[in-house]
Amino acid sequence: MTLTQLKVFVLVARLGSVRGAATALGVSEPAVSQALTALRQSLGDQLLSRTPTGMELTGAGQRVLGIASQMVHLAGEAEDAVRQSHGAPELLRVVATSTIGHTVIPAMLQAFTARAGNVEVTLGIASTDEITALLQERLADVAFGPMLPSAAADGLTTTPLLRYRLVLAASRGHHLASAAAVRASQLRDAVWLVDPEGRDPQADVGRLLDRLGVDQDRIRVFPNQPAAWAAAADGAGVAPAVEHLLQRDVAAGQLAVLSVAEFPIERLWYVNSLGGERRRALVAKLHRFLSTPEAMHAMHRTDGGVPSSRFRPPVYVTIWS
Amino acid sequence: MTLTQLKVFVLVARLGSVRGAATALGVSEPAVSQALTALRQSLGDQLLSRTPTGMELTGAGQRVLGIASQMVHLAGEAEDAVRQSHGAPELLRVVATSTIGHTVIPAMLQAFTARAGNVEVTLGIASTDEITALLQERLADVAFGPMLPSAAADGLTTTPLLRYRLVLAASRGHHLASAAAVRASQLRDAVWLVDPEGRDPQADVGRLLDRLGVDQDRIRVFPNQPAAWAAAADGAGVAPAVEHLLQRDVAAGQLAVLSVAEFPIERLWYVNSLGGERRRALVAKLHRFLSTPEAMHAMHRTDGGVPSSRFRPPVYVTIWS
DNA sequence: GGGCCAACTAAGCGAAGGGTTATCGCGCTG
DNA sequence: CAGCGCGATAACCCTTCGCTTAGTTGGCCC
Repeated sequence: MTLTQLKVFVLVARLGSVRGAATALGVSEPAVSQALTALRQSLGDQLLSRTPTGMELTGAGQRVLGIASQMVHLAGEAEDAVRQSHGAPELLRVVATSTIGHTVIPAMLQAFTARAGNVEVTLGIASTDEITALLQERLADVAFGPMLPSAAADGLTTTPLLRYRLVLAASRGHHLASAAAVRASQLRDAVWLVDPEGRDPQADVGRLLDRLGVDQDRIRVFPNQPAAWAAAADGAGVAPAVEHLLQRDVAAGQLAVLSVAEFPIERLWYVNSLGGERRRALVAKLHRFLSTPEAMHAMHRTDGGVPSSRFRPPVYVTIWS
Repeated sequence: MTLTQLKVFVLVARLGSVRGAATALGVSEPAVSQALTALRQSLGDQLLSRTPTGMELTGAGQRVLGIASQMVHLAGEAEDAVRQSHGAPELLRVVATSTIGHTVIPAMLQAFTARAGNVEVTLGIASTDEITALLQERLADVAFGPMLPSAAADGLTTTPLLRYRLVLAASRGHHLASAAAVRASQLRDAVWLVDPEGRDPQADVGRLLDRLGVDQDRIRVFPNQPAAWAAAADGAGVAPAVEHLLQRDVAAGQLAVLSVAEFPIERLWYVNSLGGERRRALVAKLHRFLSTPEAMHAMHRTDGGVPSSRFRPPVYVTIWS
């Protein structure tokens, strides 16, 4: 599998014709045809098959096309990256788990870049085990999330960032809302409305669900916490929530905080990065910034909006072996 | 630039040592060193520089590392894809614009897969101009979003899907909430709280902002509409909203719908796909499903949760030339 | 300065990659 | 059936990749 082979494949798929691709590339038609057969051999699939009306993608071909197309694109990006890096701002690559990454982190990073000047920040969303790997492989500089289990063993430095309290919310009409003390068995049988962290067995919410023994069928996952709360307000179930982010909805009477024995659960969010020698100067700068009142203020704002000109949606990161 | 070169680069960066990478790969050390120099030449940057403590990434190196790492990963994915495609479910690749893609589409697709059986669906979020390209390049099978300007010219088939009404919401205490008729100039000076579609000049909300002449500084972008509404409930500004999705918040008294001359704006969401011959059977099946009461019902649910076992966060898609 | 360790460079070699022209196979169409 | 269009294949060539061994450079430490 070669990048040029992939490039050819993408072009043929797009144009639906080998000949067309050949003329587009300015080469002879067998050149294209051979590149294609080479790719076919190395992947072990036909990818494209002849039909009277043109070339048609096989099932595998459809899947590979998306991947190949990304790879071709990334090859271009790599060159751009180098070109733009000369005299470009320093790069800070941040990852975070879902809850914190959608709420307090964007605003904080916004404040940081505004103050640090000439810095470019990227933010990715990942699960906790992915985060460890990303840090170790130097694909990320700083990570925000729960305590990483093997941080010390992996050569990572962990410092507490922010205390938060995890509560359970439900609509005021929900049958558990009026209970003076909700029992564990009632929790196990409830429908749980969670953000992606609920599926992360290392994250606080995921661990909680594990501990309670909640069945997978009773868990419904939403793209973000506010969406889960909205469903909870409809009476669809119970939603774990970060207390200070939930305040408004409670005040408005849409949601009630359940009284459960172990709640509110007090937890901390942490900052993780490579330790000692291997830490970059910019990371140290961010660490210093995090202890300023300005950073604290940004993180306690309950909205997550950032000015239009800087906005890029967070990227979901998937990790590889 | 070669895939093996990239693989070597990633490994060296991760291990911080050429020798280490060489032994890890089971080759001689010059082999690694040369792969690195070749990559350096083709990209025109040092990427990694020697330091007493190991190899250190240059600025460009940092940027390229992330890209290279993805490419290496994708190469593996391509092979997996082929392996798993034999006897695998059919693949339906869906893209949508932000608003609809986070709300009505996931639930609808959920219902579709449940009924169609043996089908795998992927959902991506993209802007309108990206969507056209994705369809044409066969990287997506169906797209949901606003009317595509040049659909017919591009050989795409467009059919109306769902009527919706765009309203403007703000907190009840907002100074525009009590106005009997909000004037255009007042709208221009308001702070706008939007989801990513607000930055898409082809989408309904983006076009609206253009038309009103709202300054970029007055636009704040949130990852999704509910987050923007939450900020609006705080009195941070006005938020465009899809009426039927907003109902609950209005009923709860958190938000008020502003009375503005041109509002509510009636619009349609459309389904787009390649037309005629080039349309896949599975796409036709989806089209038929869309006209069933079941699909309509799924799209009118106001929550966006999907069962845990199936959940994958939507992927943000970026298009390339 | 003399080791020493690590990365880099040089020279050489087999195997792909990527290109060409010429030829074959196969499904349409007149 | 002949002709045509288009993709696959064959035979051949040159370049590059990726690997080896052998030698060079450069910083660190005793």
